[in-house]
Amino acid sequence: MRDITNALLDWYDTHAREMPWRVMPAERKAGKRPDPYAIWLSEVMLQQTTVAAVRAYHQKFTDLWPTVADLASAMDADVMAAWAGLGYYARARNLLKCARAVVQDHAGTFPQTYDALIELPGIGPYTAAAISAIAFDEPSTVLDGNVERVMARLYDDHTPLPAAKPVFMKYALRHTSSDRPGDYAQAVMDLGATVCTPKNPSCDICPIRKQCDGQAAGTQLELPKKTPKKPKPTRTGIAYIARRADGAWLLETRPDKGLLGGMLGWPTTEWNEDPNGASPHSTDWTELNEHARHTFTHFHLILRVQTAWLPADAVPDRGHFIPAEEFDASALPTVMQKAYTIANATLRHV
DNA sequence: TATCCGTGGCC
DNA sequence: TGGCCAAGGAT
Repeated sequence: MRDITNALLDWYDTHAREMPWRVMPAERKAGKRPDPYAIWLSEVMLQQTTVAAVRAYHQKFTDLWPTVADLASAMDADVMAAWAGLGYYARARNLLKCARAVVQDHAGTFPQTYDALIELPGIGPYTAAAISAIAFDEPSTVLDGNVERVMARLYDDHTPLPAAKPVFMKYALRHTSSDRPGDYAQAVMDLGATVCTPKNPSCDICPIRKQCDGQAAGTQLELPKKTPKKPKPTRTGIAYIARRADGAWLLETRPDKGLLGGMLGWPTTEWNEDPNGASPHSTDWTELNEHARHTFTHFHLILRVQTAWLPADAVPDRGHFIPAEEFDASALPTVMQKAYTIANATLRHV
């Protein structure tokens, strides 16, 4: 038991990945503490998202809003625009709710314990454990996809996920460090991300190879077992991309709940087997030959694109005009950017 | 417990 | 090329 913990900590001392928000083990031993705001921001961004994708967004957010108080006082639309492209947009809405709760209910200081952190919006079991361990060195046990994979292999446990989560948590608890909880949490996750990878794991250089039952049994490539996923259906919709005579673009802020909630986008029909729903303005729409194809978590989308020029006095049924000089396609979610790229070929000339 | 919720890289 | 996968949370 204990030797696994120390083996991982020793490995982490020399193999920790550099991340802008991370306090490296040598700095931590010298007494440097992480900024809880930076750690919280990183952990929310890292939910189901790779480190490579998060780096630029974390930099942008800390540049725009250096403290949790700055973020709490930001405009909702500005935060959603800054998050555009990172996905899972409920995270951005909860990020704002959380920042405002920290300012209003915790005097602008993040609470330190798992029990207090998990009460905040957008912070679940994993993130509460990660923040309390990494930012405050509380002896919390993190259980993310990396740790699940490491434990499944370490104990050669073929119980399928997600039912196996409580079992893997029991394994993970055995090895949690009480001396260096933050470094240990990051060590297990770094191991899973760089050595005990889903495909082609580097067992030959693994610091806990000798203790690994899966490696001994040769089953590491099959683990962790997962319950099969449902196939993705294909849905179709129509995006309406219109410009007013003065060049302004017709856009619509989507409702907070549901897909792409709270994000700016083109007015569309509903997305079903066949598109149904009205256009945002009664006019002569032109259907383009090219479609925007996009795959979400649980369905494929074929988005047809229709364009139109509207008169200067047009009053649309839905959405609002954004002047050409204020329009920024990077504030749109990816599927809307794809539709824009297709439509812009014919609409770019005012 | 199951479903919903993005995106980009990888093989 | 299409499915898999990534430091999950809310409902």
